[in-house]
Amino acid sequence: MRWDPAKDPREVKQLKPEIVGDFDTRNKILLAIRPDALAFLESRAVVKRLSQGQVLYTDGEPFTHAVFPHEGVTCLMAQMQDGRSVEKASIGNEGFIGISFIFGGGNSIGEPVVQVPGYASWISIEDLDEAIEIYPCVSDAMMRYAKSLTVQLMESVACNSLHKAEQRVSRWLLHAHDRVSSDTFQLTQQGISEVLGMRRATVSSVCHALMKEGALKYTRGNVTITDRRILEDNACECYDRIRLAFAGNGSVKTKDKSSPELDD
Amino acid sequence: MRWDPAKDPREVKQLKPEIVGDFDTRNKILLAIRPDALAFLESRAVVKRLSQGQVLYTDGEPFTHAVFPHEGVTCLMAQMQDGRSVEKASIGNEGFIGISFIFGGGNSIGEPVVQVPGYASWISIEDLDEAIEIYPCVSDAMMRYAKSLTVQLMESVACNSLHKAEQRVSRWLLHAHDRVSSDTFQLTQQGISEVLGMRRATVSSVCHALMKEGALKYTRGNVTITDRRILEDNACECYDRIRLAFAGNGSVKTKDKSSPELDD
DNA sequence: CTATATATGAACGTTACCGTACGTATAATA
DNA sequence: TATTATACGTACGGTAACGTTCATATATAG
Repeated sequence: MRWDPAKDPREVKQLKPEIVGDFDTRNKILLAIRPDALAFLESRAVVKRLSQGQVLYTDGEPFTHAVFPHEGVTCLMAQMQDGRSVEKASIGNEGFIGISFIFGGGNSIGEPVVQVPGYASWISIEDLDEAIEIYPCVSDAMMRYAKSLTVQLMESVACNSLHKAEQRVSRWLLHAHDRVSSDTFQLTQQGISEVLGMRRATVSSVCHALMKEGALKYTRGNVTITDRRILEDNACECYDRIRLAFAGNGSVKTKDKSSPELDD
Repeated sequence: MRWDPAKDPREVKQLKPEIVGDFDTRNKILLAIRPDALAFLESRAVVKRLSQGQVLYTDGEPFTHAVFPHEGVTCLMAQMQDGRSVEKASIGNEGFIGISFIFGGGNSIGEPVVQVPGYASWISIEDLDEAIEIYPCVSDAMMRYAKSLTVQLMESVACNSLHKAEQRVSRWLLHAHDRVSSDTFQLTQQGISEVLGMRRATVSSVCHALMKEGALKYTRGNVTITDRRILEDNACECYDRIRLAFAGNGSVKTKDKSSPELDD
């Protein structure tokens, strides 16, 4: 019996991460690497729930694991001095949490907070180092993600400078929708307002308009995307650009020198 | 006789890049690598002026050179469908233009446009590849920059969500000041308004307020920073965070395996 | 079943910034 | 020197989003 976030309304309260027994591998980095590399990583990975509000680790802290989400949305939050916090980047099954692993730095960047629940594979940096030693395709795939994350970040910088609340909310919902397996997922308007740095009242107003247009339904912490196209019409071009950057990752065939014993 | 941008008011019109004969190496990546690696790169580099308004290359275009600024500010611009453009990232002597070199992709990200004139070393990707083969410290230094660029981008995402025009203008001016050698540099209010995605009228109003406070002087395309501290008081915390990220780069001593014949 | 906490809707005046337009001073050009 | 272009100052009404507060509906807990 597979875990379905839409059928688990109590998930929100289970802040203590729990190990997920049976699951689908949906993380695109893991799906892009060679089967033997995937088998290696899966043998070392621990799959845990991502519970809404869960803080994976704090900014600047030395991190011990990279986290590869299969489902859900985790946001790297910036903590401002006045107490406000806002999203720096959002991560789903297209990527992984712990980007500074790529850069060789020991400290995390940003504070990852789960906004839409799901589940993820935790892999220790020791295991990852070992995997990369054997399977270069692993670091290749992570590096490709680093590039698309850079595109996401740049696009977000521009988007946050120019675009309006409704466009940005629509964009965020579309990204979230891409990162879950169901049209319905757990997400409060409060959550959206916090990641986008706007008032809940503004989000409420935007969502109300989107509901009237038929793009979505909202019921106490659960959104249902009823018409993506309407959402896409309301979103800015930034959505497509970021999606395009992520889309390139899985498909790009890497000239793989992995697994020497399997090399041609 | 060294070239001084503050003494060359006609520079703005010389859109055709010109080779700079005598210059100081101010680029922090180049200054951070081993002397022999620097000597190698300098033997291959071509030093050209960065002229205000110059477009180094266009978004998505295969790029042939990485550009290491010694002086000036170059912005990666996003071109929106409605014709507006806005900054995704700004680059000075702390980094280089052509970040996707790091990621192994052949295409550039964003359209680099010179906002504050200066000069830079152009190094072909072939020469860079060769250098990295011999001197790992080169890729180490570039990778460290990639990390701090990521920090810059994330901080900018958050900043653009939350902070006001005056804070953002102050922050941008401080970054620019860090990237030039003089307190006076060429920069129009129009230029600021375009990179920050706000009206020139808004920039004008902000600058007028900053002038009244004594932070700067403005005279037809030339800014003079007269009191950094006032500017820092008006800027948001994002300035310090980004500066800190860049500051770490030059000083971090890399466990260098470069240049085998010189290894200990 | 009742009480409490949570999520959303809706309203108020306020503020920051917008789009636009026009005037003015300085620099470049003829 | 006269003319044009550029950079900046300023002003107008308009609007998007702000901070705040209160009401309402639904879920959870006792």
